Amino acid sequence: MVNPTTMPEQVREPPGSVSIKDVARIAGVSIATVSRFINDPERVKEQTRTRVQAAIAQTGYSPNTLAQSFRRGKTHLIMVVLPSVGDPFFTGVMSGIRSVAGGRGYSLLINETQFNTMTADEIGAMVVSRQADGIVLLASLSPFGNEVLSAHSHRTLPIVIGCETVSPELANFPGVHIDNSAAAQEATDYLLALGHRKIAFIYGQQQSLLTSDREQGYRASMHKAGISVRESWVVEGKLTMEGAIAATRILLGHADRPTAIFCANDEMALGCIYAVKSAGLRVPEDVSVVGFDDIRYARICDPALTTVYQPAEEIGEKVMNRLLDEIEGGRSGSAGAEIVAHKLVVRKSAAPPSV
Amino acid sequence: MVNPTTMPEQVREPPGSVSIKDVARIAGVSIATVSRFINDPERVKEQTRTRVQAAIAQTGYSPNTLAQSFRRGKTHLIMVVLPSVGDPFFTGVMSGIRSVAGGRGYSLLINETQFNTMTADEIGAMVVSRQADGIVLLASLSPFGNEVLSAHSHRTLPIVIGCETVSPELANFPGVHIDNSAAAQEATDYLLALGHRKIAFIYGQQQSLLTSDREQGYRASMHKAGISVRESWVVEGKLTMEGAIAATRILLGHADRPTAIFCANDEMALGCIYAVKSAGLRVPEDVSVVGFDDIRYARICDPALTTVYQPAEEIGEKVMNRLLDEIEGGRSGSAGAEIVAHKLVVRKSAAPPSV
DNA sequence: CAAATGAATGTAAACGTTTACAATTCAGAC
DNA sequence: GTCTGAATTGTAAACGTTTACATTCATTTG
Repeated sequence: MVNPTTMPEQVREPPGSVSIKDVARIAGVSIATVSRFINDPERVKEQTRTRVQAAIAQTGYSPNTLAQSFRRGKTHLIMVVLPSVGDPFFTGVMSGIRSVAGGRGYSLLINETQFNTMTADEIGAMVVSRQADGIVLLASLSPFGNEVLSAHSHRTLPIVIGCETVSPELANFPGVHIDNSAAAQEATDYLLALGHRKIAFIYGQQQSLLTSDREQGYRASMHKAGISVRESWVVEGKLTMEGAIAATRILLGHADRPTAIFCANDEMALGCIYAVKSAGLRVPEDVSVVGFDDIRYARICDPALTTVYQPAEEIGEKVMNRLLDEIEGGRSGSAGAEIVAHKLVVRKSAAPPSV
Repeated sequence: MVNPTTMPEQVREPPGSVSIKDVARIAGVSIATVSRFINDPERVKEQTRTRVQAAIAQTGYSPNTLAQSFRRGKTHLIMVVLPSVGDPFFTGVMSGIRSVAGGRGYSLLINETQFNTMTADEIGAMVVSRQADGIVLLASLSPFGNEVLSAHSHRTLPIVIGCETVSPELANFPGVHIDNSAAAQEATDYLLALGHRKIAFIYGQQQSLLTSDREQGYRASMHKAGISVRESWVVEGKLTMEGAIAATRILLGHADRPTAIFCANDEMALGCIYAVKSAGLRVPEDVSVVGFDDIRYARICDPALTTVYQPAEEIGEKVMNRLLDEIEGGRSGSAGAEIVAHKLVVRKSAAPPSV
């Protein structure tokens, strides 16, 4: 429904090519007034407001975000670093992160590390190029990265670590995670209580602090039970399904094969179950499998996976709140890691050994 | 190993607080020279080069990315819009996207729509706030969004659509995807060839063009076979596992239940298989299930899922190459959708009906 | 009515780069 | 030594905002 008035043609410039100056000229005010209108409309007189409003509508003006961020030194963007888009575990964490970020006026950028642990340089680059106001780190740090973090990053660009544990010397770095070691211990205790003695462990990556914490919990539990861990039962699964399938085949190849396999995450547990079944064995009758994370597929896999639940959404929320508090509340960032509660979720993939 | 020289203390400023001016002053050159050193070192004399280099090292200077982007009007950032981080389907697509983006000097920003179809306003905001040089759209558009896209977006901010099909009137919008309709038809044909007649379909969302294409393929196949589709056999699964579980329960509740269920994606197929099993029925003996996408879990689920393979990585690569060609090659963006090859992957979740 | 107040607006500098243009230096040719 | 041209460097404007400060204007107060 075009209205055939005698008004001058409203040739809307392509967005981006019209600046605050054009609006000011058309509205017959100074650019300062337009700026004020945009940032706090109450501060301009009713009458002017409508003129500016009209000019904006006519030109299709929208402020250049780049210029704004540059001038203000603030982007209202938070960078979230995670190993891989496509990892179901992060669905929940991201949901928590996103909800508080949105609520507090921030947008999210997501950056994948593709399973590479982050290097010092990579973190340095982010720290220094102020493309974001803060960083949420959900990915592993290389041991070297830690130095950088402690040395200079935290002073300049707010960072909070989620899920991942951190090397001891960084113990009071801001972070939110479960007690991975205790949780792994609990899971192992559960297998022991079922009567297992030959319990294997598939860890993630050599350098990953996260899964080494879990490994440590496994070892502690075994030790407490007076069982010495055979080193051939501790295998790398690379945090991937394929890695875990290969690892499981190795484990099942042993003359004296384990009766239970504890995987450092669910992704690997899924692969592990598959490998056990393809070897013609049954889960849990022949081999029990326990995972870690409680991703959404854990519930529907067959048999349903016994695993450790992490309050992913809660972690996301807490991480983001801490980060934004630090960003907005000046230098007063709270230190130290906050531990949230985990929970062993008993389903069907683990049972007493049949022997 | 600190070297106790008599050199002046190297008090490195916190990064971000030191600008090109400081470097210039210390090196005894003009800021233009420093700028040139950064962007094209060959253009400054050997001797000056070392002085500037030293000054940069001493101050720990790193250019302010915000200022650079602002000045150059280019961010070297590509925004990727996808429905949800944590969706395994995007692992492959992102991998393709990332590899070509990285190779051509661009970084990625990822933005989730959380299953909301994108509205006109949201796209408009991205188009206008030049925080990225281009957009890869892997998420659904609302029908309304389409208008905006065609009307003004494409002219100003390069956009390429991946995976998703697009409404007919936008047929020549740049995009890369498989022929969803043909693929769905093929999958349905396969079920028909197995002898199924009562084939149900679980679609994604009402508005989603992607799954309505697949639905159309399903209907076409049924029609061709002379079977009229019972409307009660076409159910919404919301693209989620939970949605599909609920949908499947409805389907199985019918007096005359289907012997096969075709799901518009694997995520739903996984939920569907779970629901069939929990109802005490067997897959594929009692109910065949076919999915779509061939996510990595399709291979390891039990029974292994028969599904349609999409060349995810290839799609990612092609999308990104087209986008960057458009960004860099001026206005010469190629038009129209490029169709890539799909493939029906026959595994174990579909078999002839037992009746 | 003058002065004082406060609201509304305008002026201009600043943010950290890049880059067109001008200026300088340098090497070689005469 | 002068001239030429190329190589190198410097000067200063520009990008689109925000914001401290100055100015104007209308209103109230004495």
